[in-house]
Amino acid sequence: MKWTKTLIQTLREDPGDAEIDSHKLMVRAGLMKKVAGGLYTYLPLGMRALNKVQRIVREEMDKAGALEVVMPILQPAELWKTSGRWDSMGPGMFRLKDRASHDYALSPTAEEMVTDVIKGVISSYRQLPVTVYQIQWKFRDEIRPRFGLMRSKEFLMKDAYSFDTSLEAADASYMAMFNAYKRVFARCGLAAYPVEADTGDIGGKFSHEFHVLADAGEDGIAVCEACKYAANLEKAERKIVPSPAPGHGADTPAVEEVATPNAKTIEEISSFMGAPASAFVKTLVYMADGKPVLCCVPGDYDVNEIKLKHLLNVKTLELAPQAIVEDVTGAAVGFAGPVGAKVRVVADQALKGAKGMICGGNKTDVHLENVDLERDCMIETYADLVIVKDGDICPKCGQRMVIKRGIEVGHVFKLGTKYTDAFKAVFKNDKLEEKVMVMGCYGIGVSRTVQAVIEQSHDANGIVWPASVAPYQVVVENLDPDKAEVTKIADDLESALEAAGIDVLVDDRAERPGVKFKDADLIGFPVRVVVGSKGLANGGVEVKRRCDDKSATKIVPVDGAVEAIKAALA
RNA sequence: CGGAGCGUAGCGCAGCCUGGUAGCGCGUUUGCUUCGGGAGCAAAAGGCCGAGGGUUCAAAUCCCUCCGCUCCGACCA
Repeated sequence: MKWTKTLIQTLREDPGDAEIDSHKLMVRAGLMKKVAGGLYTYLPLGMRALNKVQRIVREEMDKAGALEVVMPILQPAELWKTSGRWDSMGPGMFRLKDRASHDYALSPTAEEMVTDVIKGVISSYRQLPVTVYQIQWKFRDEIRPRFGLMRSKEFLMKDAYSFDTSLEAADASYMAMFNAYKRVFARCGLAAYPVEADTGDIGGKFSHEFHVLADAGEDGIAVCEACKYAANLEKAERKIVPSPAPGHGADTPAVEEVATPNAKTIEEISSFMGAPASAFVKTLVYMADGKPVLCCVPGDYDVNEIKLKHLLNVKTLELAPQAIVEDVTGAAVGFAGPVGAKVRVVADQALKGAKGMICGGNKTDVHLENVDLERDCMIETYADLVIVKDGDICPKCGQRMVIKRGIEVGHVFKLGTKYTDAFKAVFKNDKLEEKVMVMGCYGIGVSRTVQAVIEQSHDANGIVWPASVAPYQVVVENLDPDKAEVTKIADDLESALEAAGIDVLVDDRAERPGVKFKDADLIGFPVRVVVGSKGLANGGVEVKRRCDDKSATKIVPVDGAVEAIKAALA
C-alpha cells in the first residue's frame, strides 16, 4: 500500500481536548477523529488496528470452541422487561421508539437477547455446553464520556455467553474463557492482569476483570506483589492485624462529651482535638431501600458502598439527604455517631472491640470521647465495609498491598441462572427432568483495548505498536520518490513483503526525510525500512525497529532485506 | 445534577477587559531553491468569530437565552 493513497493525516500538535497520552496520540497519528462527546470515527489507520485486535479475539474465541453470532443492536423492550433491567439499567441505557411507539433499547450488553435466542435452540442436555460470542457495537449513555475510547458512548465489544447443565459444569466454560482472555491480551502485546471483581448490576456470583496497569486507568486495584492477589477496589478485602493503639488498650473511663464547634469533617476534628484520624469513628447515614442505617468505619477509611449494599442485602443504597440525617441524629450534619443511635448500626470489622474512640455526639457541635463500642453502642453487625488503602494487609498472605490504577479491558462472570430463570431457558436432562441452564458471560472492550495498547506502549515521539496489532507492521520510507532506481527498490520490497504476508506501507510522499521519520515515529510502525540514495551507496537499505534508538539501525543488502525485516518483526 | 473554563480557518491559538474593515503559527495550493530527523523565500485559497435575541451609528468584543465541548465535584459527617 502506498502512503499517498491511504488518507493518513497526522497532526503536529496535540488536540486541545485530550488529556491522556493514548487519546492525544490516537488523534495526532490520525487513527480516529472526534464526532461529538464520546463518539468517534475510526479513520483507515485506526480501523486497521481495530481489525487486528478483532482478528486476534476471533481466533482465540474460535480456538476456545465459542461460536460466532451477531445479534441486533436494536432490541425490543420486552426482552429487557423480562429480566427487570428495563427499569434497573436506568438512564445508562439508550432507549427509543419506532413509528408504532414500541419501545426499544440500543444494546448496552446482550444477556437478555442471547438467553432468548439460546432458549429457542437448546432443548436437550446433549446440546450443552455451548458458548456463543459476537463482536458488536454497544451503546451506553455514560454520565461523562472521557479519555477518547476509554469511556465512549459507542464502543466495540466482544461479548460471549456460555450455557451449561450445572454450576459445576459452568466452571469449565468459565475457565476456557478465562484462559482465552489471557491469550488474547498476551497476543495484543498487553500485560493484563486478572483481578477479582464485584459482579455489579449484572448479577452472579464470581467474576474477574482483566486490567492493564496504567496511571491513566479509571479503576483502582489492590495488588499484593508477594502472592499475586489482585482485586478491584470495589471488592478488595484486607486482613485486620490486631493493633494495640489507638483504641484497643485497657478499659477506658466513661464516655465524655467534648465541645467541637463547627468541626464537621474528620480532618477538622482531627486537627481540633490533636488526635489522628484513625482514633475517630466515622459514622455515615445511609438510606438502604429507603430506611436509614448508620455505618461506622475507622476515621481514616472510606466506606465501600458496594460491600455495605451486599451486607444489608438491599437494592438501593445512597447517602441520606440532610433532612434525614438531622432527623436520625438529632444534630446538624457532621455530628452523627453510633452511641444511642435510634436506627440500625453496622460497623467495619476493624472497630470490633475498639475502645477509647472519638465519635460524633448526635448533638450539634458535640463529639464523644472514650467510646468503647462494645460497651456504649448497639452494633448490629461487624463486617468488612471499607475501601482498602495503600499499605493494607493482603487477605491471602499477610503482606502489604499497594494500590494501582488499571484500565479494564475484559471481564468474565459466572452468572448463574439470573437470566435463564427469568426467560425460563430450560433443557431436559438424561432423567427427563427439566433443568434451568447455568450461564456465564464474558466481555472484551475491543476498541478500548486498542487504546490500552497505546497507553501502555508509547514514548515521547509517538506510539510504539506491538507487531500483532500495528496498522501496518512495516513502513518503507522511499526517500527519493523522484529517482526511478530508488523507487523500484522500494516497490519491489513492498511486493516481496506482501508476498510474505507482511502488512507494509510505502511512504511515497514527496516530503523531506525529517517529516517522514517524524510521522513514522508518531504512528509507530514496528519496523522502519529506509530506502534512499545515501543508504544504497552505503551498501543497502536501513532496517530499524521502532522500539530501538537510532544507533540500532542496520544496513542490509537489498536482496537480504526481507529476511532482515522478518527477523526484526519476530 | 452542581461548579468552573472554553467555543474565532482543517488543527493549535491570539484578539474580547477598553466596541470601529478578523489575526498568528501549523496544515493546504502554486512557483523557485532546498533535501537523511517536522526547510527557506514568494504568492494564494480558506471564517455566518457556536446559535438566537438585545444594547449601539457600529458587536468576535457589552447584556440575555440556548446549544456544544473540557475539567472538577455529587454531600465519606
